[in-house]
Amino acid sequence: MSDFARPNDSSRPDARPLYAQVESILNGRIAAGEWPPGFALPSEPELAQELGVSHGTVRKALDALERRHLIERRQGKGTFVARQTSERARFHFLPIRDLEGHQTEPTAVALSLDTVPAGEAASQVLQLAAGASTYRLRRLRSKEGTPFMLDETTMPAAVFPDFEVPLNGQLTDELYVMYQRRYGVTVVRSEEVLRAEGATPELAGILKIAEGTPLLVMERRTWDAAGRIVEWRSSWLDTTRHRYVNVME
Amino acid sequence: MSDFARPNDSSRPDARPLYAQVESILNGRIAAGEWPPGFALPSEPELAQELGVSHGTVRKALDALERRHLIERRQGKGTFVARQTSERARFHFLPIRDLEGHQTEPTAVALSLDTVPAGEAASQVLQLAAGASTYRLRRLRSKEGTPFMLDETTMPAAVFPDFEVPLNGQLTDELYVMYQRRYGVTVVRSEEVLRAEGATPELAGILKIAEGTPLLVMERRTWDAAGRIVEWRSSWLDTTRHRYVNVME
DNA sequence: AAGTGGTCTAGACCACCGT
DNA sequence: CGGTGGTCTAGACCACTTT
Repeated sequence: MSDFARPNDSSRPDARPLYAQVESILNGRIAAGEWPPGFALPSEPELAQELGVSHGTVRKALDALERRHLIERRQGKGTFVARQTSERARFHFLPIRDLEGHQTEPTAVALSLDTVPAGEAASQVLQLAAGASTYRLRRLRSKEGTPFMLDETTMPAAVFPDFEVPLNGQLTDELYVMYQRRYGVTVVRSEEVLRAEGATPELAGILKIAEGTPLLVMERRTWDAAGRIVEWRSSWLDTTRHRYVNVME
Repeated sequence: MSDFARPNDSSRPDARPLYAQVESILNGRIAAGEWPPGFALPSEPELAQELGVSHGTVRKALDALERRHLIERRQGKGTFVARQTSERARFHFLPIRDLEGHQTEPTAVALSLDTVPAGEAASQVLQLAAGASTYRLRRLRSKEGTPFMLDETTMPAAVFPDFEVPLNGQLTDELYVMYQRRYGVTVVRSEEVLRAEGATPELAGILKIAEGTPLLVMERRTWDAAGRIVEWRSSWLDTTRHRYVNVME
């Protein structure tokens, strides 16, 4: 099958480069779950033949998918659909460090999980119909018995049907690992908006700090490999013992 | 000149791939100022011949330099050493947005510029000998007459000799644009550590807010293309009308 | 028309992994 | 040893810009 729109094909003059089309095709197979996490892709020569393009073009597409962390390549073994690792979920998508700059290994406890109809804000952020069903999960992270961060995550029920999580016990898996393992949803992007705000009485009680203590408030939207917004999250961080780290390059 | 360490050269078995060596060579010429901002690089065939490698290898090295924003390529015209644009300085390296998410176009005023010997903290962060001379610049950014962010930047005098800036007038150029235009220092990376903190009396006075108002405090280190740390900066942001935005992917 | 960067191909060889 | 990904080359052709 080599029915690509060649860039030099006069009948479709605006076609994207071949390698970009190949990237989209492979991205689609991964996002659709056709190739699940851990799956071994066909070898590069096989892909080249199947798609009717050269080895070099396949490699250029795979290079891009690798940069986006959708695949992993192991020399001598093959190319695999990337699994959402706890490492990446916790360190890349949760840029919170302790005062020494080390990645913190907190305990996370689920406080509550509710099914709620999407309000105006949630339906707009998550691009849902008003009143669509969502889950709302509240988690509290602690370090050495001291709570330091609360978050409240809202997820469309349509994306995560029958979502469940043990309450009031320590959570073993990161949320993004669950998304992928249980629902085949691979997180590829988060956009976070930060501000400083004093602790409300409720937050002060949960985080065991004085009312009005300055907190770092984060509001996050998260996209999956298919380009859908799959969660909306607010977090409140007590920055007396922790920091938020951002690298720009 | 093709005296590279080939990966398959038995005398230097641990050599890096050719394209990585080419990238380092070109990066070095840019970082050393041999090829200044705006300079037109030799064409790809010329580079390939000069370095004794193939077109494809040169292109792979240039691809990497382009991703790092060190060069810009214009089809039909050539490849140029990237100028630090006000755009990039203000939007990429200053991820502050207004409440609508738009990049804000603030006015910046220099409050003070002092020459100070590096204290313990500064000399450690900037990797300087204790007591080495540094400049300390304080700037205040405002939007529609209302101040919202103060920053205090410390720079090694050895990197920026005779640094000058007009005081108490509006600054026309971003700092990173000055670094490059006046000193050939190209900023490629910043690492920022964030926390929330209440406004001190001094900050409250400068930002015209109530004492104790929660502020977003940023501490930044910045690297240039040669791998040197070229500044240390602390910033205090009033988040009532502005936000800090971070994209993870 | 000539020169630039951008795409695509075909093929050789290397490095690594398993049998 | 054969199969995998990784590197490197040589060359053709396209798209864009300037002369």
